[in-house]
Amino acid sequence: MIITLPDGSTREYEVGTSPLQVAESISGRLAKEALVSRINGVAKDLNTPIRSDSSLEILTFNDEYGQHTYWHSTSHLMAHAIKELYPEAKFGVGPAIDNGFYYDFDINTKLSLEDLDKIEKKMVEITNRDEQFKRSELSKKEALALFNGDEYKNELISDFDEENEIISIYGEGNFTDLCTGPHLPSTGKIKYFKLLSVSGSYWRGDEKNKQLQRIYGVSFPKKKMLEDYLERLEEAKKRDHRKLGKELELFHITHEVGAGLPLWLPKGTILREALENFLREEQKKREYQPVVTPHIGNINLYKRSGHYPYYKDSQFPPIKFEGDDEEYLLKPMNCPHHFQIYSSKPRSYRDLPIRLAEFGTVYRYEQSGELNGVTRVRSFAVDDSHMFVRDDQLKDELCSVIDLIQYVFKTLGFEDFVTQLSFRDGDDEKYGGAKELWAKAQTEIKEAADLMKLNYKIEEGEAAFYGPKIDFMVKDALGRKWQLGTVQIDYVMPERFDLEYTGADGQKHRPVVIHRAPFGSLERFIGILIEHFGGDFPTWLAPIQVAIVPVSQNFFDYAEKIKQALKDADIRVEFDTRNEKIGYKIRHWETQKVPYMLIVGEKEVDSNSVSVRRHKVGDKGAMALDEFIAEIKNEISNKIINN
RNA sequence: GCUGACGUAGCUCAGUGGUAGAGCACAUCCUUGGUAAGGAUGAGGUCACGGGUUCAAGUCCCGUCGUCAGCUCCA
Repeated sequence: MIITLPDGSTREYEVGTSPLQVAESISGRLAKEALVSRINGVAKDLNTPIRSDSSLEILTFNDEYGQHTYWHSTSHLMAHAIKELYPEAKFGVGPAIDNGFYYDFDINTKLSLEDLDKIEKKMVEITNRDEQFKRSELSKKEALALFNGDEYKNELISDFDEENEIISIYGEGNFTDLCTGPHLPSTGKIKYFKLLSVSGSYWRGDEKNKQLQRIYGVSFPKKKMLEDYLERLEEAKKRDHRKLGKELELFHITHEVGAGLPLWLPKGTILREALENFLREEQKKREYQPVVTPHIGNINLYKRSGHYPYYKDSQFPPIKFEGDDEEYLLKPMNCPHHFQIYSSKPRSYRDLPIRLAEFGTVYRYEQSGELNGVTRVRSFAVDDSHMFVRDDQLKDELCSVIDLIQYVFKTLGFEDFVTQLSFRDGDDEKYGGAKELWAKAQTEIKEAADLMKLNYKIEEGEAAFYGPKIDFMVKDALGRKWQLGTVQIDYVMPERFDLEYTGADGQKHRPVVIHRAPFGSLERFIGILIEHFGGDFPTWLAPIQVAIVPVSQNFFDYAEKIKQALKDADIRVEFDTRNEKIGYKIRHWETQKVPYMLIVGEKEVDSNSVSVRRHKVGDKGAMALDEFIAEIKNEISNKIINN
């Protein structure tokens, strides 16, 4: 038979030759590194006999799928070790994920971090036995019999469609697991691994089900790769916004105020206002109208919108005064207030689009386990706008909103965000409004996304209850995905709030509402921004832009003059008058990640100059003060990112 | 909300039943210096909070609050 390799070359082998044997015939090294193969594009074990002319890929750890298989097999190895240590163990699922693998299981012992060492040691023992992963296929009936007594596997097997799916199991030594495969040839292939964390997870992701235990881990064929990976994890922790937020004095969270209720410190507020002003300027150019609305509102507004009944559990309870029949709600979103502004006078088709914008603080009672630094909180400001548009304006307006969000992200250096179109999922009752309007909205959103060349993924079932949306997602330092910007089309609220305008025909018409927020939540956006820059903010955002460091107290007068000049030029400056040596002060301002230090001593006084030191770069030499001011002003006004 | 871990000085952390510690930061003094830590002295604690066991609790047990990882949720 003829085997075609990825480079297009062909080789002839006897029928029944396995991918591993092919690899051996090509090179010893390839055979050693081979993990799994693709025969005619289908992933197969290395020992699968090939029966006819085929194309063949031999995959190593350099291939994504090779890594995937490596991690998947490691998860089986871990399950095997758990089964040997805890014979009562029953197993859920154990897939490979982006960076490693996990396995869910049910055992009588509550595992702690120390137990992971024990499991790791058992895994080493099993890899030393170098047992082969052996595949076999069986009928549904046989499979049910084999996993008799394991309700999780039984449930998985029962879901199999025997007509179209093959049920397979993999065994290594005395451990057998239900699995579609493929796997590595043997446990000995798995060299270096680390179990990272243990936690709970609901069976099949449903909180009504029993909670299993889950162990996450990662593995590599070379020791250096594991070490590098663990080092990257450590590096990532240094970027953690909760750590940097404290070190750089940006925000403070204390249970004395309340969980998830961040306090913005002076330096964090400078950063926050810089972002707000940036967006305000952009919105002014794009003809948005700023508005301001209260932090609470009559509960009827939210009953009418449908938010109150739908999200009752994640809202702070209503506020009620004795002797007053009215109930008020801390506003969980800004839309109803903005709708009232729209309705405050009759609107003509000539007025549309109307774009009302507000940095509106909203309050949501997020589940305690969900709170996370400043990225998931109970009080946050949305850079909200509600845009009231005619049908014929919708697509243009969507495009202009996407353009704004792209501009914001680009200015802040977010290059690798992903976009998700969230559509409805069938007939679920939770969705409000007519189905035809949904279909129309989804089409419009997709057309706008295509026009604006967004690289998107469509997620069915992720829509808001009132309409489909586009979400802009960015990953944090630890690889967790967060939604930042969002654009949502809404035909439902205009109905519920009876919004209208008078058309050219003199008749009443309904506007369409677009909800949009480029940052999403200011709190979350800043959290991600901190991690994105690792605290080394571009100068226009840096809370302190310049630190003046005199060489000794003899030069304080000159330093004071420099400080005044910078303040006059509207630059955020600190003058370090502490009684310390210069090296000490430089270290301090470096750790504070201040973009520029100006060192002034005898030389500078004599030549009427400043010595410039750039954060993370070092001494840039002396220059005239005016020259420095011109350069930094340019850097600030152009929002230059030079990290 | 669930499972597990954790909570000691402003920060990072040591302290496994017997008189609360270190480094950094802070204050005072000496020192007046040239690109990442000069020296001395000092102040700083309801060991998260509440209860219990014990002659004795930072330490053991229970509860509450909070933090962290993951799950679930996310207008």
